[in-house]
Amino acid sequence: MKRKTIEDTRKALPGLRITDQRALILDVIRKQKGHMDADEVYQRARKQQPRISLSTVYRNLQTLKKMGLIDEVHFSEEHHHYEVKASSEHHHLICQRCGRIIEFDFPLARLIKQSAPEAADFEITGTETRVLGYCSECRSKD
Amino acid sequence: MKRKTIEDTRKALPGLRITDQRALILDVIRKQKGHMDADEVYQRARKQQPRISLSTVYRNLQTLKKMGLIDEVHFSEEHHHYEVKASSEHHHLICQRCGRIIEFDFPLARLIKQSAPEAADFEITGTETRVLGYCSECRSKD
DNA sequence: GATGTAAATGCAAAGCAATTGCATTAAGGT
DNA sequence: ACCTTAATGCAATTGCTTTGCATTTACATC
Repeated sequence: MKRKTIEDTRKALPGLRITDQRALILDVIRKQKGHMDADEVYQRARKQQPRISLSTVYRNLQTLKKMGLIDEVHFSEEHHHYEVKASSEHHHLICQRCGRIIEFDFPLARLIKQSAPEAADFEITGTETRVLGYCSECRSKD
Repeated sequence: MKRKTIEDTRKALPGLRITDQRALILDVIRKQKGHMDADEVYQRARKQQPRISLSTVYRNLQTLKKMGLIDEVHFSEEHHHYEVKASSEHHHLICQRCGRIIEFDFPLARLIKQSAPEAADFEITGTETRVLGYCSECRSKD
């Protein structure tokens, strides 16, 4: 692990120890474009640290989530996925045929506050949208 | 079970047998305003049919979902909730303090198609939105 | 109304993602 | 270099959900 990276990571995780495992898990998620579930993170991390354990992955995913470095998203009912913290409010189109995930920006919180009277007095802290359907590639295949 | 109810239920479930358990489970979900998880359905059903089993509840929730009579919604990560099939596109505000669920109508699919270029060629079949935050009651308590 | 058969049920066991207890290791302040 | 305690690895456990199988039962047919 390069020194500079360590210092950056330390700043992002004040009060927490920067273990090799923790740094690696964060690195894996950041390097991976897209979204990974816990087991995918585990499998990738193992390639560099064969002795890392799945529970360490789970614990660190929770920790990184709490520290605001990653987001937990829910594409499938079966298990969670994780992605690097979003800079803008974005959501996901999920193709039910090929599983492809397409991200798109959408100011949902603002629009809801504007147009839904029920939300007028509600303080929105976060939104998550799953939009299911079929992507253009899969549609053209039929 | 009243005859009229049975006939109605039969129409809604073509090809499936109308067992006491199935009719009761559907009844429980329809009577309950709001949303229930599998165990809540089970507990309520038991009051009328003490010998009903949890697996029958699970199996029927799946069946009723497939038949389009109920929707599965995902308020919490831990388990699913179920509600009677929605007539309009609505979503849920979830208070993170008191757990209250507030429904609101919002034409998300239409707005996404209009404003998100990534969704232009995507055929949307369903949407589900979780909006987390604090309801007005809880906010005024602080 | 009696009969046959495939669907549905009840029960216990199994699956599976995720969590936890505990002994051991190691980060990082002193 | 030392010490405290956070973090890890491993195995066991939890909690929701599903499944295998023997039994029951809905309902089409006689």
